[in-house]
Amino acid sequence: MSIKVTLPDGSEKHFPGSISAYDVAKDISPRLADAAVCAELDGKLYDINTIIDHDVKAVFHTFSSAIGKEVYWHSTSHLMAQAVKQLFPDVLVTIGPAIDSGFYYDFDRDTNFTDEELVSIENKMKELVKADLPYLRTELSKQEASDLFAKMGETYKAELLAVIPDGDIISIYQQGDFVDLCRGPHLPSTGKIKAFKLLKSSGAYWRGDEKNKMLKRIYGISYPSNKELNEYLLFLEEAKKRDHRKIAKDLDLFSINDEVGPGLVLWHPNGAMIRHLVEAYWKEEHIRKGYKLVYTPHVGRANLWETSGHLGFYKDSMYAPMDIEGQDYYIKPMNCPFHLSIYNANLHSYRELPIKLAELGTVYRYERSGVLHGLMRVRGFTQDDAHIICTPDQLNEEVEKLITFSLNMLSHFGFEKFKIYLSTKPEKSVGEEEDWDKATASLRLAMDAQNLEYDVDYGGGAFYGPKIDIKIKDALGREWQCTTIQFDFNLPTRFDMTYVGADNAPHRPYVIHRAVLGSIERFFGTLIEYHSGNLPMWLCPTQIMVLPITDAQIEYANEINERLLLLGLRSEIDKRSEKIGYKIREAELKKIPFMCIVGKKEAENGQVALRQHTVGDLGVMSFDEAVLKLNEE
RNA sequence: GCUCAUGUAGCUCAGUCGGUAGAGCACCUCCUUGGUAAGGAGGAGGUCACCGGUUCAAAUCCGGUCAUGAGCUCCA
Repeated sequence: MSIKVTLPDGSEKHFPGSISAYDVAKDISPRLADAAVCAELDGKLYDINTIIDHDVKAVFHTFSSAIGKEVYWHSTSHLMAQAVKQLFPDVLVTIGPAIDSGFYYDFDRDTNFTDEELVSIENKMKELVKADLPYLRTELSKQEASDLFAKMGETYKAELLAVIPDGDIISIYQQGDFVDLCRGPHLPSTGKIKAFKLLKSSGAYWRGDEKNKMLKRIYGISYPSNKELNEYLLFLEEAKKRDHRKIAKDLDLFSINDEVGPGLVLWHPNGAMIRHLVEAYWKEEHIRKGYKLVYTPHVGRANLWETSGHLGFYKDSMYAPMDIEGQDYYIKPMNCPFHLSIYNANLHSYRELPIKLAELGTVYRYERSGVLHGLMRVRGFTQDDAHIICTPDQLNEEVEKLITFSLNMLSHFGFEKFKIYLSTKPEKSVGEEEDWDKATASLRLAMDAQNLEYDVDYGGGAFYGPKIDIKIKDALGREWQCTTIQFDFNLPTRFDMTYVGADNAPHRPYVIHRAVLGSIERFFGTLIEYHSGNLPMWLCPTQIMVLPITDAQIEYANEINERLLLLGLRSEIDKRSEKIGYKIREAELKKIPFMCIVGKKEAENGQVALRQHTVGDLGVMSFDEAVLKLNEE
């Protein structure tokens, strides 16, 4: 019986009889066989030593593919669990999957793993790699598996088995003395794992539920070569350097003070200037697109929050009310009720729609203490909020405009890579099915019209409407939400919003709730990390530092500084009696884009020596030439 | 909120076995006036996060609180 194997490029390989996937790979190239971590046969993943006994389509995965990495990391997590069990036999194993970068394994143990223990686990892993133990797959019935893990005392595994349907075939993998319940596939043997590092240990709830026991998790990463591992570790180091909390300290941008309160941001002059520039640009662009700016209070009466429904569904994130003359007032967690109240203050005709009300609205939300993180997660923040009130007919056009507007604005700040998510109707929701369909369709339509790639989060929408989220990635590869475009089927009814239609009858408008930057605080943090603190010229609090070489040039330097200021450039002068090298060093460390260095020669000839941050000396030139160069940025 | 770790000068960090506080940078004063990433000398600066306990004696040991960090959980 001959076997036909079809490869991804359409080519076919014929073999006289049953053959292992490994041998097929070897037939293609010995290097592929060596590098292959698993085989995908007719769309299903198998161990590389699986025997092929019928015609199949085969794809071989190496570490370079996402699937390859997953298998590689998953096998490493088993290797780690084996080492842990050998060193600490009383520890119970739970689960240990691959993640976006690396893997983890959760153990039930009373104490946390110390750094020293991580090192000894690593050393044990090295021994097991040297032993080159094969990962052996065995299939058995659920009952057999239950008996096996019960005998081993691995109660968590038994719990996992309990939710698997009775008839299913269970697979276990064994390498050396270590057995784990696992779907697979795995590497052929531990010897394939060339370079690894255990990164950190922390707590994690069993099955991610905080009602359950806190387990001890170890995170790790592995690569087929030391070179790749070291590159990754270097990347982590570099990422640390760009952390917005560190850069903000160096550049004196903001602080969060224990006495003021956690999650509450103090914007220092440098940070405040950048924020001002961001906000000024934001306002200008919104006005240009037909938005109307509004301002609303920071607190509102309980009635308002009853009407909006926030006291019903958002109370956990709101702060306790304050009593004003016997009435409860709440500090706002959102701006919507105010914006909609502005709409309701007047009667509106269909001719006026869409109405777009925009505000940089500062809101306060309760966040659990453990989740606060620099500017990324705070308790008081400013949303670049707007509500678009439109007729159903205007929906498509408005959504399309919004997406273009958002992407343009984000790219103006230098961001290039986005991840877009569409979230659809959750189980519990308000609004008519028909409206949901229509709104969801218009979101899809708007993205398809621009050929945007997006992931769909089925059932991930808010209960009051579907949404589009645009996220940008920070230095550590984490995604942060910026733009959010959300339909609201809830508030128009709650606030009894209407407009007078062409038929002279009242109609219910659609409301789109949207933020482009999301939170100014978070956006600012992401902006800092993305640019490593080297902001584009237009966002720098100080754009030019004028540096006299000796005190004799202070007068001339003053003159240059004044002229730059008059041109609208944010210039400063460093008059201290320090050496020029010292003043340059400081300006470089403060990441100021340009320096105007003036000594005796420049003063005599009415020139300046221009120096650019990270680039270096640009040479001596006339003042006008220098201004020309500054304006190029 | 949970697990673990951490909290010493404005910043980065030392501080041994429990014996009364240290460095570098920054800051102030003086000297130096220089040509593209740190010139020199001197000075000031601390309720060792906070509260309590043990002790003749606590930055150090113990307990609690607060905050920060890495995760978990949750979200802009």
